[in-house]
Amino acid sequence: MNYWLMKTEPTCFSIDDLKQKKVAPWDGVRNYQARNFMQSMEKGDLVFIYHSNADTIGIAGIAKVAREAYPDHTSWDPKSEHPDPKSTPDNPRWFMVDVRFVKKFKHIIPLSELKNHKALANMKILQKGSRLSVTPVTSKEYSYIEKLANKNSTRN
DNA sequence: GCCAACGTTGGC
DNA sequence: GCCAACGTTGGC
Repeated sequence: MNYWLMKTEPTCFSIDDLKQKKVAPWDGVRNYQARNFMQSMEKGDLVFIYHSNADTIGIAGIAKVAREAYPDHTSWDPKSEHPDPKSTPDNPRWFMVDVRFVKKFKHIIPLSELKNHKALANMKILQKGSRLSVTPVTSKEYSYIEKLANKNSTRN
């Protein structure tokens, strides 16, 4: 079992969209490192959903891998958001996974709070200039963040 | 809107 | 294979 974090712009696709759809393909990734991480995902892996470029930036909830990597067919669809003429059905360059909604946090854990925790200091998402949209998370980081989320949900 | 950081492209 | 130019990301 591995743990991951995937970024999304909520105006494009949010945790609420995932909640409504239950299962969704994580398409449109056009970065080799991110693609490679998706290809090493296994069914059942847990994934933090992170909202970037949003009113409240931070971790919004949890999903899990419902289907392991398969070719991202939007890459050879010229009408898609991110077409790539070098990707074809015979020789796909880009891949995606399906993710299933697990939970939405009562409150998004803001980036500003994540930065306050020494235990999370090594997370890719907290490194200056980090733009990678799919990153691995350690099991320690995962459980630490889960606890943060629970703590946030019980106060009010 | 700004801009630093990053990845990709393409000329050489 | 180098590297400048360019486009994009994403926090602020």
